[in-house]
Amino acid sequence: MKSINSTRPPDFIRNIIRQDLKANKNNGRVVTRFPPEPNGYLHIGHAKSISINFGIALENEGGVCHLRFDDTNPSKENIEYIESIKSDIQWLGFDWGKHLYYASDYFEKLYRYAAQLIKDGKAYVCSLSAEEIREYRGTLTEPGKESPYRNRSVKENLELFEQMRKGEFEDGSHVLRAKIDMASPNLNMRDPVLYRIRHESHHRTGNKWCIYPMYDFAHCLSDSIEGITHSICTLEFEDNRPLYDWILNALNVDCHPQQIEFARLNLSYTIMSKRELRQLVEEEYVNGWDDPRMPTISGLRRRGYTAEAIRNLCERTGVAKSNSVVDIALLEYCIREDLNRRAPRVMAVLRPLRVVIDNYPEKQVEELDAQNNPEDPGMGTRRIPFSRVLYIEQDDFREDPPKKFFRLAPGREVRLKHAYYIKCTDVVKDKKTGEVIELHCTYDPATRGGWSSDGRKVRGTLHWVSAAHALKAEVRLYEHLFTKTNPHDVKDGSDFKANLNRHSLEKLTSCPVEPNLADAKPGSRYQFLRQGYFCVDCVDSRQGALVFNRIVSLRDSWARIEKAGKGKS
RNA sequence: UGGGGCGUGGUGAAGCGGUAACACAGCGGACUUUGGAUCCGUUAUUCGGAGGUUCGAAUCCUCCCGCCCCAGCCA
Repeated sequence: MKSINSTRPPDFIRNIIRQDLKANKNNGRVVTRFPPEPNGYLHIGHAKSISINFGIALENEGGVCHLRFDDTNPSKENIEYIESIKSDIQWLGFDWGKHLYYASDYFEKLYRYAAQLIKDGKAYVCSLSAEEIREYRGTLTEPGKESPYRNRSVKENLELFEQMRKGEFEDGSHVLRAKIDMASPNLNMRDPVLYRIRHESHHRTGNKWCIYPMYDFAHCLSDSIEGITHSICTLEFEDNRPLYDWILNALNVDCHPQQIEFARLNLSYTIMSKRELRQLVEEEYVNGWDDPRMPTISGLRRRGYTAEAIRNLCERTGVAKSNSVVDIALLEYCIREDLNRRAPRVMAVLRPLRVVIDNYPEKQVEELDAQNNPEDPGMGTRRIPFSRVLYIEQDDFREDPPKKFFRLAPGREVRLKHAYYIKCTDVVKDKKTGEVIELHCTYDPATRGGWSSDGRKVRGTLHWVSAAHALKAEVRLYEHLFTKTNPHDVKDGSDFKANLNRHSLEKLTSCPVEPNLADAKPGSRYQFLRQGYFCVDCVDSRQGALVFNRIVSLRDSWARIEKAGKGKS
C-alpha cells in the first residue's frame, strides 16, 4: 500500500486504485497486465500503456504486472512479434519477472467456461452465415432480430459445440454466441460471437484447436484467471465493458477485475495504428519496423532514443480520458534533456567547406584539449588534432552576411572551438558555378585554446575537423515522417500516405568527423557540436565505415531568427 | 436521429464550491569558448455555450452545441 514513487501527481486511474486500496477491495493486492496481441511491433503508444501498467505495479508494495500475449487469432499472429515485444519491453526497462502468460494457455479452461455458459442457457451455437449475423444485428438506431438458432436445446448446443472443436465443421459454418439481448442499444450486447471456427495452425498450440475464442470472451476470463485487479485499456473498449462484466457475472467467477479505460497516446506528425505502420513496412515506404523514422520502439531505439526519454514522455503526458494529440516537440525535448547530460561532445562536419590557414606551418600538427561534456566535467577531456587544412560547415560561412549572422565572412574573425581565432582573408570560387569551394584564413597563435588575452571579443564559435586526420562517415538526417501535424488530414479519395514526407531521410556521405570516433561502438550516442545528437547505427555501421543516425537536432536559434526574417541584411 | 465517452491557454494537463498548478511550444531578456545548455520574465479576468442554485461556480442543476468511439466470425 506504500507508494514507492510518491512524487508523481496521481491521475484518475491511480486515484481509483488508491481508493480501492483504502477500502481493502482486493485484500491490498494490485495486479495489472499488459496484453499485446503479437501481430505487429510495439510503438510509442504501447510504451504509454506499458508505463502505466508496469509503473502502477512498481509503485505499490507487492504490486505485480503480467505480460500476457492475447494470442487468440492465429491468422494474424506469429512468433517474430512475440520476441520483438518481449525485447522492447525489457529495453524500456520493465520486468514481468515470472509473470509471462499467453491467452492460448487458457484455451482448455476457456472451452470449459464456454460449455458452462451453454449449460446455463447463456450461450448457443448459431448457424447463420457471417453476412446473416450482420443483417440480424440491426443498426445503430434499429434493434436486431433474434437468430432462428437462438433457442436450440442445451443438449444440442453442447453437442454442436463439441463437434465444432473436433473439426467436424467448416470455417464460418457455426459460431458460439452469448445469449444476451438483440435489442440492446449497445451493439456489443446483441448476442456477441464468443467462438469462431478457424482451421488454422496456431503459433503456440499448433493444430490442437480449430475453434478460437474472441477477444471479449478470452480477455475478461484471462484477466480473471490471472487474478488481475485492474484491467487498464484504451477508450475504444468502453462499450465492451458491459460485456466484460456480463461474462464474468454469468460465469460467477471468484475474481472479477475492474476494467478502466484511458485515452491512448497520439503524437503530432505521427501515425499510431499497427495496421497503418504495417502498411508502411510492407509497401516499403520505410525500411522495416525498425526504420529510424518509425514511431515503433525498435525504430526509436535504432534512431538513438533512450528508454529513459521515452518513459519520461509517458509520464509527462499524463493519464486522462480525453482524446488528445501530444506535440512531438515534447518527445524531442525529452531526448535532448537526457542526452544533454549523458552524451559526449564531438566535432563532425556535415557539409564540408575547405579552409586553409595560410600562416600555419605546413607540416605542423597540434593536439588540442577538449572537454567531453561541459555539463559534466567528470566525463573528462580528449585531444583533437589541428593542422593547416581544415573543414568547417558550409553554413558557417557567408560571403555577404546578413544582420545578426556572427559566423565567418570575408574579413571577419571567429573562434574555432577549442583551437584558435581565425580571420577570413580570401574566398576561392569555382570559376564556372561561382560556388565557394575554399577559404583562406590566418590564425592568431596567441589565441590557442580559443582565448585571447587582449580582451578581443568574437561572436561566433565554429566546429571544425582537421582534413588530414578526419574520418569519413555516413550521416543520416531524419525529419518527421509526415508533413502534416495530423497525417490523416487528407483530401477525399487519398489516405495518410499522401502526407508522407519525401525528405524524411537524407543521407550524407564522406562527412569529416574527428578521429576520436574511430572506435565508436554501435548504439553509442554523441552530440555533434552545434548540430544535434547522433547515434552509431546498429545495423549498417562498421569499423572504418561509420554510419550515424541523427536522433534530434539541437535547438537552433539562428535558424529561427532567419526564418522570422530578422536576419535580413 | 440508438448507446458510450470527452470538452480548461498553441499542445498536453491539474483543479472535486472559496476566486485558474505544472510541463512543452511561443515571445522577451541575462549569461555563454556549442546562436547548445542554464537562468529570469511573459502568455486563460477565465474554464464549449446559455440559463439557474449560492455570499461565492471550471467545480452543483437544466437545456443547448461540438468532437471521438461502436453495426469484424479483429483486438
